[in-house]
Amino acid sequence: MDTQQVKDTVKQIFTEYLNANGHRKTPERYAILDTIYSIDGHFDIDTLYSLMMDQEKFRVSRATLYNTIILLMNARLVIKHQFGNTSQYEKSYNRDTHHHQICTQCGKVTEFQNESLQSAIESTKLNRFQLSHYSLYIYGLCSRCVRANKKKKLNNTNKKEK
Amino acid sequence: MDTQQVKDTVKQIFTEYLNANGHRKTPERYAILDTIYSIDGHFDIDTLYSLMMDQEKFRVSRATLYNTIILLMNARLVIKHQFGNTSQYEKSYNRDTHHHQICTQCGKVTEFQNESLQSAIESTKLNRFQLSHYSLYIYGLCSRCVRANKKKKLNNTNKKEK
DNA sequence: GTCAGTGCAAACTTTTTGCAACTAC
DNA sequence: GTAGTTGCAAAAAGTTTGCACTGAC
Repeated sequence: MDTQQVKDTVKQIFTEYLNANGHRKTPERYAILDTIYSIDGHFDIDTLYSLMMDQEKFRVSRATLYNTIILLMNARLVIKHQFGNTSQYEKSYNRDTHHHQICTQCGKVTEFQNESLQSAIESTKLNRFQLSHYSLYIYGLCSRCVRANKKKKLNNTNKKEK
Repeated sequence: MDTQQVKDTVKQIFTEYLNANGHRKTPERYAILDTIYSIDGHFDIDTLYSLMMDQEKFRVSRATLYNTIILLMNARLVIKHQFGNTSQYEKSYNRDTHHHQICTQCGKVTEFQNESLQSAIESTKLNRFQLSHYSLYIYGLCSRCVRANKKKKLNNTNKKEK
């Protein structure tokens, strides 16, 4: 499915959601949805705000972004993550299930896929709980930071020896 | 292992960590560690602060709580979660691995254990990444909210019919 | 004695809220 | 026309920071 097709589909899903819940179909809401579905990977409100300001896109306020993103989460078109200090969001329609590796040192977030892990999670029997979605965050050190630390350690040892 | 034994052990681990990293062994730090290891489940900074104020425990400032909790995370004695708006923490030494169910409606967080899920995650081959710990958050509706929604829906239908 | 650590208050950041103006229905 | 939405600015909430003082080493 190409980007335009996805955009059309999510627009339709959103319209249905808005109708079903008695919300208005404002141009702001569609502009926000469109912008979000143009972004690959994670974004925070500030990034989204800048993106919409910069481009000749619709101009919206931060308050509207916060309001709309709640609707989009309810419509299951966006999911929210909370790495670091800011809330991060990502589109969720037509995206492959993926997990997140987060470097505890530099904060870098990498996505990865793993089908057996995915099916293990999805087949878990939950006790009186209606699953909607899930997030797996794996914390540790990315290869870059591991290397940096080794180098640092080496330098410290050398200093002591002097 | 009983609580006092755990407290003694983590105190020792923390002491080693502080020594190894050239940090001072202040009474505030030990009082914070002790309080945290008296708490079952999650807590946020504010709760921890109140706990330490109320009890005849050591009185510390919020700034010190934030500072110390970073040290405790580095010493692998505390882990951080970010459900909702506030950062949540929990002790991590001598705690069984568990996962989190989060109700998207009422925000209630429940822990559950599942060994096959745990081993599936732990046996995952990671690409150039040194695993330290992980968090699995499962979002959905708790039984209470499912029931509440059904009731609400029923009421709405009745209203429309009138 | 020195400097890391602490408490306090101010600053900063992110998110929420109140309200007047606007507009989808 | 009217009530849901928007934008703006103010407020709130959580966390970080600057600085003088304290106390661990």
